[in-house]
Amino acid sequence: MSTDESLVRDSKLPPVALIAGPTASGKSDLAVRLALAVEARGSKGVVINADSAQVYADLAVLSARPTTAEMHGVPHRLFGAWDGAQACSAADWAEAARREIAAAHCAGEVPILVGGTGLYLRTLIDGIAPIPPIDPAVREAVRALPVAEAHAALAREDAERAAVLHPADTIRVARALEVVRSTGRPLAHWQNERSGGIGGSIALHPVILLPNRQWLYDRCELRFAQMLTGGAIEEVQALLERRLDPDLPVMRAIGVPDVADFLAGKASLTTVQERGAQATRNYVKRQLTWLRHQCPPEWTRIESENFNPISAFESLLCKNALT
RNA sequence: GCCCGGGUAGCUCAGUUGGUAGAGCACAUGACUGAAAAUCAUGGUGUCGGCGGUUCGAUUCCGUCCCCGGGCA
Repeated sequence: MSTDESLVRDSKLPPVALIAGPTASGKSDLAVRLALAVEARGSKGVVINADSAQVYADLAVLSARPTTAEMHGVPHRLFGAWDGAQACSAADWAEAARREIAAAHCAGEVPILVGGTGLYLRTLIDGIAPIPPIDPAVREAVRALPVAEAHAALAREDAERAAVLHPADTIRVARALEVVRSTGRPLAHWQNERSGGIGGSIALHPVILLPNRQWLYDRCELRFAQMLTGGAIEEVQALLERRLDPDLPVMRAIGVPDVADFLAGKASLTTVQERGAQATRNYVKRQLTWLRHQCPPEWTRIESENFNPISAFESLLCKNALT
């Protein structure tokens, strides 16, 4: 028996499985196989989405959300749960995930988190600074500023944060500025504290998928081509008809701006394919960097492309069999 | 065959009034506290088409050859 396993057994904490991996790593399929394995042992598994794009109802094809057939009868939660008009933040998702996990545990089911959004997972497990909602007027004003101006303003209003951030980092500069202006306190004040993390109250069984880079890149290429012939164009067409704010996360998802260019006659299908596949590859690289360095070193890392999901979750299935 | 334009980084191209070169993208590496499929940082890319000539020195000037466009026959 491994140390890991005895810890889990002694803790008596409810189990949560986690499959983290980059785009195109085959993690959704693995989640379903794990759920079926849990089922075969007399319990039940529930797959919970931890991907920032699969969360949106408007993006089924372009976010590679699992189809009903691919779900194999296993319940899936937080897939397409947000309307595209509504931006889902890391804290929003974490709150919903906490509810889903609690509900699963109440029903005696094993929650299986799957996703590639590192910040979402970190927020769920470690919590996040308890920053109050930002005044929409402040947010709008701050986001309208050119970065250089925003950074200059930040240097006056929160010099500590301004010194740390790169002047060209639009997102973070805007975030820091809206926080001081809306709450009256600098970001560091809030970041001294983290709240909402459930890491201490669950028995986490994490597995990180880190397949070969070239193998992933090839799959990105193929996957985007299949999206284009598999309904992505129609999906973006419908999305455009909603006339949403182009700054919303749905509108910036990989492929959306490119397909929109095609629909507007500004790009050929070949160009769209090249740009979409390229954007996916760039994204995969960022995910790999996050997963490798930001996840706790004790999390299981799997670098092979073909592996047995049952063996990767031996400790979980073993514990599960005991309950 | 003749005329014109071009051959510089993996790609698209700048540039050097002669002192062996650079930007974007790609690629690699990394950061990441409420937009994260976001945002940002760092890094090397190289027979400057070949061969001769002039020169202390040629990717740059001259000659010649090859290749790619376009035009004329």
